[in-house]
Amino acid sequence: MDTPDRAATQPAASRAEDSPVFSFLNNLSPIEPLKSAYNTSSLQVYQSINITTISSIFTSPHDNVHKEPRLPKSPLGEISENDVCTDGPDENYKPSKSSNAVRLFACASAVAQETRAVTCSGVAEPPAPGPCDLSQRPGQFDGGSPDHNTTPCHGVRSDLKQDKSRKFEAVQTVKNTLEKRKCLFSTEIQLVDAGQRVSDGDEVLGCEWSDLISTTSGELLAFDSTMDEHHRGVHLAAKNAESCGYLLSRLTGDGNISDRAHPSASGQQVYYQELVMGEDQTESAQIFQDDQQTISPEEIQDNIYEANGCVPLDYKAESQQHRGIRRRCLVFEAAGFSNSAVQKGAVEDLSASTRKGKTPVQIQPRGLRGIGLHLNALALTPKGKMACQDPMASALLPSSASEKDVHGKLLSAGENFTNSGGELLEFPMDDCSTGGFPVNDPASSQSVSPQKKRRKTDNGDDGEACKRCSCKKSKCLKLYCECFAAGVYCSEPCSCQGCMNKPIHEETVLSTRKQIEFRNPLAFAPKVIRMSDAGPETGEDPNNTPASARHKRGCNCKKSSCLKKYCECYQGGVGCSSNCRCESCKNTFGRRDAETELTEEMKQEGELTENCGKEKENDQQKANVQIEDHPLLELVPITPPFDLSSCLLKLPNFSSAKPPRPSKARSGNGRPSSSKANATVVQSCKSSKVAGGTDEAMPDILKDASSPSNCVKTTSPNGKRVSPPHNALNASPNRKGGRKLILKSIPSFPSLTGDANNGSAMSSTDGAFGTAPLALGPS
DNA sequence: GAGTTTGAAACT
DNA sequence: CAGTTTCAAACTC
Repeated sequence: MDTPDRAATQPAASRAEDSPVFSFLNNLSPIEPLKSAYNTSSLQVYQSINITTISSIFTSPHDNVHKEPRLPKSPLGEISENDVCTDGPDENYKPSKSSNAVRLFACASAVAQETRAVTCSGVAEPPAPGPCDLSQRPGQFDGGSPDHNTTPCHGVRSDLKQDKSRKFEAVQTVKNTLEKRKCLFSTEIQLVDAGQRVSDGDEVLGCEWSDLISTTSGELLAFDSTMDEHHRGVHLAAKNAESCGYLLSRLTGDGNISDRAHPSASGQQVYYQELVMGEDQTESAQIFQDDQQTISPEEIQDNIYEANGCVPLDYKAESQQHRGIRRRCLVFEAAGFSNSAVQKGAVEDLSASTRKGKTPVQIQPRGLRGIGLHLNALALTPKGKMACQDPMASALLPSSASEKDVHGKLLSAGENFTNSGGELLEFPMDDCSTGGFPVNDPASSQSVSPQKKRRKTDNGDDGEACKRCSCKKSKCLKLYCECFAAGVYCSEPCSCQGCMNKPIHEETVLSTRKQIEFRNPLAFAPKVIRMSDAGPETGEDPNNTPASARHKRGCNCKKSSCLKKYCECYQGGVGCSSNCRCESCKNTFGRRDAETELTEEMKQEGELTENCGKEKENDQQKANVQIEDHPLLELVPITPPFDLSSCLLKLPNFSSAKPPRPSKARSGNGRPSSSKANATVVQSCKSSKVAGGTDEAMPDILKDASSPSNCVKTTSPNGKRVSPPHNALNASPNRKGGRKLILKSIPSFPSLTGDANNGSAMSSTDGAFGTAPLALGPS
């Protein structure tokens, strides 16, 4: 470069200060310092440039790239993503990214000029061509991690710097984590932002990347020297978190910048937090240390990979150091959370409560990872999954939320959800993880942390509770993916390939989520409406609606008769609703109301009456049997279909007095009289549409059901069926038993707060947790 | 464990 | 908006 020469020349020039040449040199002089620094080492240069450390940022993009390909999911046996994903596009990303990173680095170093410094420093200056080979080669970047990289970069750019100062505060990380979660799932964030920024991105990217890289490496080193380990660890963790989180936050648009600083942390860290929270905060520190050692290889690797990926080739020699740092970061992240946990608590009462609840359980690093967040309960799966979810759901209901509830809140993913209840929607943690968690049973939970690890596995063993996705082509970024649909990151139990649903790819996940939500606001709403939702009596419905949304959507079963898990309604342990478009519905949990059916029934009644009685009995028996079989039911009294519950709520008498008959009767076979009565009742209760008068009495939920749109702005998917509420009947299958169960659950509904205790109690109890299925309510 | 069925999600 | 395709879970063997 010219600078060296200049350096040499300058002295001479200085001597001849007067000479015009000297003046010229002077002008140039400013560059020299940089140059010198640059020469010493690229790292130093970066430091000198000193963009605030934004290691996280740097990491995130890289992470994405490397991570997928390289990252082994879990030491436990998860296959490394690379292995799995080999076919995935991810692989391609790696090289490109790395190259990109390298490029960036190179550019940064090479350029190391004013412009760069300026751009990096925070202003999003259009990168000069120089820095930006990148800009010139947008393709590469994109190729690496198409969406992620670009968006993140944007976010990173200016904000990161600002955040740096803040990073120092570990506490903030905690807040960030919370926000992150919100961010992660928040639908509010709009892709548009990302898109817009993206446009800027290419150029920016180049700069940012360089910045990131430089900062990362520099900071990491710097931290080591300057900060004590603990602090350092936190700091680093924060950075990491920030990288992703920040971007995410940006996307989401929530969170203050300060908060945003740590967003990434929230995403990834969330898991940690939960774990941590589970334990005492005080303990957390120790735990973290332990964690460092114990931390699951996956996480470590992930982090490492990120670091590696980020690190320029030149730096690779130092990579080891970075790795070490990274590890710490990971550990510390967790620790940071733990520390921050307190603050979090401040931030969210819920979080605090949850912690306590969790405290009993020891968290181990692995457990953390495994714990994925199920933002949405995997509600659907009746089996273990349901149970897991449910717990969360239960928690959601009561404001009083037990500790569990708190967790749930913490977990709450989407803002939408939060909105829904007024309270955050809680998303069950991973089926396994969460289920296992603190909530499960304190006693068991208390079991050593190792158990936690087991939990996942155990759950899986237990049943499919922990079972996760096995996506191959969707990269776990579509609703096809249970994990993604549930708002949870894929974890060990998953057997997915090319998974992008990981904290590392937080950005991508969020952006994808946004897109999907944009298309269908209710896409991530719980499939099944929870009791709590039913609770609407309180009138909260409007907010909750989202949850019910899916259910509202209803199934479209044709061959399964709504008697198999193919049917979402059945899977959720809920009766079909008017929104359902199913054919030959035999949902034992309740039939879709369908005015049409009613009409049909009306017609058929005469004929069927006789048969109906028999059939009904059969159906009931059948339903009962099925119900018994149904995992959810078994575990816990199922929450009646929201409709039903609502009806019950409104019409306690009805429930108590007459057990609703099995829905079947209604469906076609219907028993005439009873079916009619039920139908009428249902209508009254459920569909305001049918009976306007009923509206008053009708629980909000019902209303919601009728108008899903209320809660969610989204278009009403429901639209399809107008048919009145049939569900009320639905509950019937169990009828008596069902009602009883419902009644139990119901209590909780009525008073979100007061009942919460009930719910919490349930949740708190192991069984409760397991039973969580109640959660059905998840919806 | 592999293959088929099923229905939701995504796409056109 | 409807029809078709794609996808992964559920199911069967």
